[in-house]
Amino acid sequence: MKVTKEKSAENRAALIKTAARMFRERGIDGVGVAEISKAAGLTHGALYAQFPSKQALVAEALAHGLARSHAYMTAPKPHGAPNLSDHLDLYLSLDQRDNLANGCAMAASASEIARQGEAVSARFAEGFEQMVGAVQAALEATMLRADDRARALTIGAAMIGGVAMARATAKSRPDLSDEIMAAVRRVLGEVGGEGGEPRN
Amino acid sequence: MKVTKEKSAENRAALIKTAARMFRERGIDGVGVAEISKAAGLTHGALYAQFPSKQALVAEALAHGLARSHAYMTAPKPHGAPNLSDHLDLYLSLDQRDNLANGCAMAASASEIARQGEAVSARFAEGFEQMVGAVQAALEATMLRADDRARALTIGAAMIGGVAMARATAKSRPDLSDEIMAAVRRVLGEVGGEGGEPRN
DNA sequence: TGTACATCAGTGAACGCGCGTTCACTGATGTAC
DNA sequence: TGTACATCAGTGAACGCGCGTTCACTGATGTAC
Repeated sequence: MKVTKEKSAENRAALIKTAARMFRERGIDGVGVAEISKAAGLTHGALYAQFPSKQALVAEALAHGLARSHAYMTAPKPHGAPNLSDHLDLYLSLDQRDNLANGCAMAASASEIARQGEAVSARFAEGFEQMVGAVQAALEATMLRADDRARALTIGAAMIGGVAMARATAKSRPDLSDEIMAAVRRVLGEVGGEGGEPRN
Repeated sequence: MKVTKEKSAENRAALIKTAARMFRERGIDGVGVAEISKAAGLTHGALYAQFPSKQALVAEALAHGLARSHAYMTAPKPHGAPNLSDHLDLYLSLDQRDNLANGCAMAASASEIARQGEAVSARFAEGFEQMVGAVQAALEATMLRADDRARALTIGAAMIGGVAMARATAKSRPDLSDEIMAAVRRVLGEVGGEGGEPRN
């Protein structure tokens, strides 16, 4: 049965949102189109009316998840725009590590993205650029350097790598997992100039 | 037909080696037991004579791949034990990024490991500790600090994260991918004290 | 505003295929005598 | 050293199941008059 344009748009949004959460939680290869559709209250046929393939849904779900994370990370703080400490505290938190379903899609799917198509890679690249841009903006508020961009790229990669390592070791070595989170949090703060004079 | 103990051990080794390569290349969920067995010159029944489950093979394959990488990374250099520059040059190389099949299993499977069982997590944790130990040894050869361990953990996470980010962006943004590799290589060198006086 | 009808989002059966795992069987190995 | 036989690594058919994708069909929506 046909459905109003509005309802159809709602269904599409539900598919994207549900897929994004499930992909983060169980991996891209770990969830099928039937299960996603059912969780969104539809059949898999409806999914194919909205998207030409699973791969297309993966790309949209990734973009959705990264936009969501970016908004969360760059939300203004009581003291104004978030500084590096704010970013590190939010990203390298136990909540982020232990909550796959609501966390950062880049950390959740980092190694799987390399095996997806170009469209998925492009969405990932946009998300990473946004994150690096936010880190660089925070760095520039504190200190001005010629290599802020390189420093921001490295801090971004280390944030994502740190969460991925902490997650990978959590099941067998919770002590090591905690240590990774704390070490990366502190050392990246130092790399970003934290511990010196705060910006004024 | 039964087979000599020696031949059986060879077959087991072939299964592990083949699985390790295929998992790195196409992901753990991306390769099935039938295909691994066939590539190793056996049937899937033989695989189940050697391992109780795919999960058990995943754990052994990961351990094999990480031992192989560790040997490669810590091989003595003309000037003696590898220093931080040697590690960074080897790990953050275009060869590592572009050659999934022969590269580091931690970078290849980082995000998938979090969804595997405890045995796989334990093998991963051992591999990461070895890598961090090698980095820490290199750091201590140059400078002695109270937080060398935290610094080594962060450098390790950033090396793996850097390669993962470079791979994820390579298909759509080769320029960004190259930039990530170069930036992480250089900034981690600085974090490890490179550019100051070389060790004597 | 009321009626006729084309559109198309969503349904559900079906496609071929590969998944991980089990199991009855085979036959060379390796041991016991 | 030679013979009898238990062991068990490896074979290949079969298990139930879920995968991504296609397609004939339904029926309310939304448009044309």
